[in-house]
Amino acid sequence: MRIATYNVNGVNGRLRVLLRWLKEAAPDIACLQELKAPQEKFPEGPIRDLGYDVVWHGQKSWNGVAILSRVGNIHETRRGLPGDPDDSHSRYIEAAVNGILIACLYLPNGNPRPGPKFDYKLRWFDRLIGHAAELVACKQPVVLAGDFNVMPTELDVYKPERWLDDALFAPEARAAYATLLKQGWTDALRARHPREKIYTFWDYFRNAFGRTQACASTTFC
DNA sequence: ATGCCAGTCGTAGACTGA
Repeated sequence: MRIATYNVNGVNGRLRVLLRWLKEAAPDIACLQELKAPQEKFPEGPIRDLGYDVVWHGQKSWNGVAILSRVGNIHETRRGLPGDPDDSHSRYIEAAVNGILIACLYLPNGNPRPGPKFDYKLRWFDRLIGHAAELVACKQPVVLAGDFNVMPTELDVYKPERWLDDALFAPEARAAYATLLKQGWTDALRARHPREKIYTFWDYFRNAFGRTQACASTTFC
């Protein structure tokens, strides 16, 4: 089964690219982040037309997460992490699909650091760690997929020394990610490429991804 | 440090988030 994750940065602004990607890559399950659309503005029709069942948690302007499946109906198990009833951000949705529990997450960016946004990031990370501990204990197949907004190691970014003050490379954020992994999760990338310099983060300014990949079809083309 | 992204409000482009 192919399970993919994609930060769309605006599900309506990026809809043509999203639909093309779903057709070409044809993931069995896809997790989307940064919908930037209220619940009623999610493009459900075009996605269902491609054969996907879908659940989503929208929000005006910011955030928003969705799970798509073309391998069986989606049974939503949770939206929002436990631990803070006042948290209004749409950043977590979870569902059972074809015998697998899928958690789609959009962890807070946390910049600037220090500041209240960074504090929120660390609190959200702690809540994720708490809930993830329960998921691990379930002893059934579980996938955490999404945008973790963390550079776990110096292998994950071009010139890590430039990011020492950034919330994504902060010691606290990297430690939180390590704590999460130690619960028993398998890092899908590092299980296969433990020592390889593979960027899991690109600066989206200055078309960093497109310039690095020397690729004719980035999301911005 | 800067800022080539998207959405909002509102009808231009400053502001915010990231």
